Amino acid sequence: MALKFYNTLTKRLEEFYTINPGEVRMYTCGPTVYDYAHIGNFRTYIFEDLLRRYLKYKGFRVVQVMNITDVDDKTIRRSREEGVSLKDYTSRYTEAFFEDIDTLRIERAEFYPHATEHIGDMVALIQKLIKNGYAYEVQGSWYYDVSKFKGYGKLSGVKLDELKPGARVSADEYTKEEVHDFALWKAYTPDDGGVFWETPLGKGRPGWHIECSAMSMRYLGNHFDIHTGGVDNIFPHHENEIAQSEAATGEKFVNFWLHSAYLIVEGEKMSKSKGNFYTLRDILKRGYDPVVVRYLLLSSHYRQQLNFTFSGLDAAKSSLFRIWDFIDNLGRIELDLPHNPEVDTIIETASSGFTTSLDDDLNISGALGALFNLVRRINRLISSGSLGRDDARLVLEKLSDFNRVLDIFPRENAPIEDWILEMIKKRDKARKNRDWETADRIRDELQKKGIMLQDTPKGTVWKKR
RNA sequence: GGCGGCAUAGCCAAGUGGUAAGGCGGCGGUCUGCAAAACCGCUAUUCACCGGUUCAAAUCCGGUUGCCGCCUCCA
Repeated sequence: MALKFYNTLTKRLEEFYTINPGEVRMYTCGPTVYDYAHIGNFRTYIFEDLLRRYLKYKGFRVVQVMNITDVDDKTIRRSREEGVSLKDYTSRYTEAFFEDIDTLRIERAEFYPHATEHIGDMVALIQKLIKNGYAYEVQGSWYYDVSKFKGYGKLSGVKLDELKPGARVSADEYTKEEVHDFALWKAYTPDDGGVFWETPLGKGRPGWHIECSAMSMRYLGNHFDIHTGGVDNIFPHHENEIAQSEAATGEKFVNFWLHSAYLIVEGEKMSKSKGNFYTLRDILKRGYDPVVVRYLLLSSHYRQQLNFTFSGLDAAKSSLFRIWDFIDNLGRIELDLPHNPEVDTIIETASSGFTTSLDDDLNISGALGALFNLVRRINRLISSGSLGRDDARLVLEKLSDFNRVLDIFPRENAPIEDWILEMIKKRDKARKNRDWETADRIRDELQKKGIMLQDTPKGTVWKKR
């Protein structure tokens, strides 16, 4: 079955194709490093991680670019408030961003260009737009003349004559000629402090949209395969990127536009004023394993609004334990049995269910369903004693294969703790003496500390729950 | 006002014409010294509501209701 994606540009499910055979070039809108990223941001990054990993799973070579926006109104304002340089300020949150994506097992992109390191590319792009007649200057700032670009609105469906000024912006704040025109280059103002570049366009700093056009084309060429982001980026950001890029090059910019839906928290839009605003760090402080957060964000379809709740996190944790326990149990099998052909059937069914689902616009629910069906069917064989050691290894290999896409195991390695082993030894002695009272007391004590004991034929094992 | 999305069990969530995947939770049972894990059985005659098309609809069409998002820098 062919790989298909829902393309925001055509508003249809489309069979995926690449410009260069076997290679996918993709641009994923990255963070503005003015604060810690929140779980809504990570919902999008996890979707992009799934996309990237699945493309690789399908055998494509992937070149992914994710921008780091390290100059904008917010970064400038906050760094000035703190009295530190823009660079010092943004590098703190850039580092935090990379720590967080590592924590969530988000695979690294090939390139993470910083906006401030590509001012020259942006200036050159703006000059091209000036030359092609798409830009005009007002009081040292340069604006894009939206009326000049015929295709404006093709991504978002926005029609220019229907755009009305939003309540959030008072029109007199702007010197541009039309309310829907947008800044390519912003003239220096005293509010910018020490943040400015002296360029042929004048003294100032870039607008927001231009960086993504400049950096994506710099690393991926004028025309590339996939561009992604959150739905909120469709308009105006991505619409403007298309306008800038295509007006400058005369070529089609991107073939596939993929957008992830919003994340809400406990049924409401996440916002600081509602007190339901969470960074990754806030969640981890509550004692959740990062991979549980990964699983929750991963386990529902990217175009489906995701309701993030703490009871959902608990459910995600239980689901993961089903998989982790399954893996542990497979590793303990020592039966020496001939190959059971039913194992092949189970593996093949799961395998094709996994790829058929993901081929269908990354239908992760179907893929996980295939995985859990395998878990249940193999557990059945384990229960009936008809799964041997070699077959168990085959199953583990298939799980590792799936895990190239999912990356949900192994669990963080819990260090072996001597005091726990001591307690287990004491309990074993009690059990041998059939002193169940002591044995159970020890088990309860450990349980209170989050240590779960399991008595298996091979002895007692423990795990953190 | 314009544009777009969504409504499936207690919760999460697939399924877009052929008779409701999967996970969590719950209940009963098997195993176990007791547990845990696992297994077995049960947990939506029904897919927001009302009409229509069809041999057949959660799936298509029309309408109603409810929720949500975007509309100038928020993933």
